[in-house]
Amino acid sequence: MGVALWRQIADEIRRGIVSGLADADGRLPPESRLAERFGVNRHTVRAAIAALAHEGVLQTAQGRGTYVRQRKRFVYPIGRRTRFSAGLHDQAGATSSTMLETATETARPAVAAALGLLPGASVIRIESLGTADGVPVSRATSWFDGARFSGIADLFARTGSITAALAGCGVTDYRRASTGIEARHADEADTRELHLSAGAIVIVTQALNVDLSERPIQFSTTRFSADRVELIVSSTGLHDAEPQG
Amino acid sequence: MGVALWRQIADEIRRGIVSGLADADGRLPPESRLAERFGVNRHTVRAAIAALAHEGVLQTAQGRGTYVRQRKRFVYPIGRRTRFSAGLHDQAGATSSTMLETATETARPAVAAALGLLPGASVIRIESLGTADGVPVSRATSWFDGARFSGIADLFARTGSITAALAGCGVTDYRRASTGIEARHADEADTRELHLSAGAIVIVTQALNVDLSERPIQFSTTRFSADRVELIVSSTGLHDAEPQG
DNA sequence: GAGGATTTGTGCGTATGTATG
DNA sequence: GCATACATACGCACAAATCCT
Repeated sequence: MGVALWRQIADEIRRGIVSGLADADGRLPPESRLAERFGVNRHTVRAAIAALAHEGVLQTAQGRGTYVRQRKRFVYPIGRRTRFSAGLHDQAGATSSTMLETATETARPAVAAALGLLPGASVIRIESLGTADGVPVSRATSWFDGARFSGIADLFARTGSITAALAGCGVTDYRRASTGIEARHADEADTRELHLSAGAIVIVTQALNVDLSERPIQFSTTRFSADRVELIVSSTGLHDAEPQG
Repeated sequence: MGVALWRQIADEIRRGIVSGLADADGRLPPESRLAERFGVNRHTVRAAIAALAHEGVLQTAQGRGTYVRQRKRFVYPIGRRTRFSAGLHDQAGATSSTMLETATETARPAVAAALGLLPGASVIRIESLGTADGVPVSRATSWFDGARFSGIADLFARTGSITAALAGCGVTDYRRASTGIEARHADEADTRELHLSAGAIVIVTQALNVDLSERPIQFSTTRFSADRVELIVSSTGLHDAEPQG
């Protein structure tokens, strides 16, 4: 048959998972044992395991073993009033949003354009980590107009809420104007901050929030672990938009 | 040094790409030559290339070589009036939607629930492929109420348009009620139908369309090539939804 | 189109490094 | 310290797809 041996082994392992190949903790037999069992070289088993880890079915840990990954995804709603904690509130016992880092810098062209600022304007960048039930689910980089929101980093650090921080700056309400969505493999930083394993996928959103007078106030890029989060767009109550094309 | 050799090689290749390692067509030197050049085994080069292919930087083709992947993504709008061809119309010279397969079957519970049918109801399943400028960008599986839309497969096959096919069944207009979005690695079928290479990512949407009286008419799962497509949600004109949590 | 050369894909054997318990 | 188990690396050989003559 024309199909590679390691793919066949991967299928066998995949099927084995649902029929007791792993122990009670979800741990697979060691590679060496699997190699014996299937009558192939350990490298071949490793190729199969790498592919399954790749798919998110398995997870390997040096020195500890290979485990079946258990999945349960949070559903993150995207709409006019997208807010991190509120969105996950009914799915998680506890959510948190922590500031990792902040800096004042000159806006990159894309950031300046999104925020409606002049090229080279000063912006505040905030890096934050979102968790639900203690599990990191998203990592965001947000930019704010430095002139208008000078104290926002402190406020966010104290409150753990963008909404509260904006309120402290006089923004009583805001809405999500647009959300771009793409997916890619996690890079080294994603892997570290979100505790992902090799081959993991992140869903990357680029969001623009505007205040009640439609002025841009926040531009952000958020990386969600695709294993832990699913996005949902509810169009309930959407007006007709202009024809798309 | 604590960092694996293949990672170092990957970085060297990555840097090399922007400084003329690849030829005019974006083709890299063969693995054997890279191995010599870096003074490592070909397996080590392969591990590096696999990682970069994984990230979407490179693309390998058996017998042809390894190429730097060029990317230009279509932006697929998701909103109240999401339609395949209209969404890509201003970005592509030509778009098409082709029926690959259709069948009448009893609804799975999830499908029946989404369409508001009784468990075990008869539904029509249509598999289709969406292309833009000749490139496959999405593969969809759609379900329709078999009793209400008995002739829809023929209509879609003839017109290449879900909107036209629905119109032929008396649905003058419809809107997108909700869209779930997740991302995963392409499986074997995705790889084949969308011409993806190993390690590719697909963005998977689960969409529900309803008619003007809010009755569900179409439930579909669409796999987009994450390399070729980016989704965008424009909240322009969104009403307030109920508080999210 | 036939056939050889090129290039990536698969598989095995072996050895050693590194993290865990 | 010691055993276990995954991670990395080399060398060899052949298969499969593509390209070129």
